[in-house]
Amino acid sequence: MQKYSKQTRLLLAVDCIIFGFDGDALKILLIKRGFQPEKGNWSLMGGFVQVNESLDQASNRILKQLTGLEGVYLEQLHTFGDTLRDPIERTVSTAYFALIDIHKYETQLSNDYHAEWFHLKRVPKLIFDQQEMVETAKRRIRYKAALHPILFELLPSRFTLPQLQTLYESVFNTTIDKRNFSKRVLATGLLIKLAEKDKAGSKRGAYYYHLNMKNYYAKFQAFMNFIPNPDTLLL
Amino acid sequence: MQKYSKQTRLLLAVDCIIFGFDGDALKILLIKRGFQPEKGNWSLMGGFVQVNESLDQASNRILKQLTGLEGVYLEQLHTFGDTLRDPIERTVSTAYFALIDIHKYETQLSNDYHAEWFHLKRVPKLIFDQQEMVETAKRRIRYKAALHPILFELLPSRFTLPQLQTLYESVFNTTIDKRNFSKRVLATGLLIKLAEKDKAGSKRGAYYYHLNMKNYYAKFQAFMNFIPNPDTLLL
DNA sequence: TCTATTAAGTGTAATAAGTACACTATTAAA
DNA sequence: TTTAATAGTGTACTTATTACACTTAATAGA
Repeated sequence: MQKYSKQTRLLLAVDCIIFGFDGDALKILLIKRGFQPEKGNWSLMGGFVQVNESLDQASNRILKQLTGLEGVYLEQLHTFGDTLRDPIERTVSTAYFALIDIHKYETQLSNDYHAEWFHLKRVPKLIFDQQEMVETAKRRIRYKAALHPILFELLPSRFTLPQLQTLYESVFNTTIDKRNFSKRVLATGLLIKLAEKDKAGSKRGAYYYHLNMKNYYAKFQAFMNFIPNPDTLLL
Repeated sequence: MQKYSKQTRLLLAVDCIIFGFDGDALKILLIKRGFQPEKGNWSLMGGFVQVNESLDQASNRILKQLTGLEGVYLEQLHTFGDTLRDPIERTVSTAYFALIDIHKYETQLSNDYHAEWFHLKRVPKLIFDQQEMVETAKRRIRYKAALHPILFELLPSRFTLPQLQTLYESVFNTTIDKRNFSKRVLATGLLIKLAEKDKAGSKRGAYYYHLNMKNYYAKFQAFMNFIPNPDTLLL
């Protein structure tokens, strides 16, 4: 059969909001845009969707291009389709957000893009409507992390309870009583305690844990709500 | 400046999953597709995104075209971008879901499309990947309704507690104790009791309520969780 | 080797939220 | 006036959440 005639075809892009956790705060990875318009300005990593790849394939390609990583947590966020969002030509962009273990990120790859990690509270001015994409992604990661154990994706495979608690406190911008925190986290049955300790953070050392993957997948949908005040839930 | 050269432009469509509640069960509105391919088969209402309209505008246009309704609850669901989802030509489609008061829906408008309401458990075979779109929308409406008071969008502005309870029971496919239900719903402060009763459903009649809009907007983000078993949460 | 320092680890009581459960009230129709 | 059908309401129990402080382990430095 023929193609659909009389319809306008548009450019379709994907943009990736890449989150990492440095042990202290949530960060996102930005690049210096390499072509016009807005060449040299801070931007999300993105690219045009090719004719022979799906959106998921395009976002995975772009994530790998920047970080060298494959098989990481990557979820479609929202599609931004305002007519004037790109001043050059009508371009619709599907934003994805990724959660990566910041230590697996390969610096040498992204040197080509002059990539840098930015603290979420110190994100520079971004091109087009990417500021809005980042805000949407921040709301989404909080929302989802309040209900599902996605934040483990930001940690190495072995982590300590204090590390995990710092991560939750950082994402929800709050403090949590450590007795209540460990009680609830351990009650999920998602964590397995290891014999070894992490001695980096303290003299005494904190026990390493890793995920019980079976329970992790089984309980992914029903986790817990850590947010002290549900009014902070947005979107 | 020039356009982006060397990039392939694609067709972009929107498809609408339109939910209604007939007092007994959740339903979705489908049309008989009017053009090839798949002409005459059951389909979601959709259309191509025009060059001078945003995605939100396109979905509102398509919703109005079928139902005559404007200003109703319409939310972007997901963008479906598999390369072969449309056999004629690569088309990426952004799905939206709408929640409408089924009684406001104008039948005469949609007669052109031979539209019909289908019970969610009796949805016919749909074209392309629209079955997946509907499944995604079903999961999303449950997920969101468990946390936010969106189901009021499916009811007329005046409704009774038994009607509201039937709606929740229908969406979550469960039964709820009516004492506990009314306790929780009324505790939200979202409902205002009216003097008048609905005599249609019973001899005694049930009091009408309507939304306290101020509290509705204020508490939209923090509502309640009606789902008896959170394991049923999907997405 | 003794002491000081630092973060890790642990339990209980009080409060709040959620769940289970059954009878009375109202009204229309027979 | 009796019957039938749905609306409306309260309490006891269980579970979940919150608030809160001391001890332990291990290293570093005296």
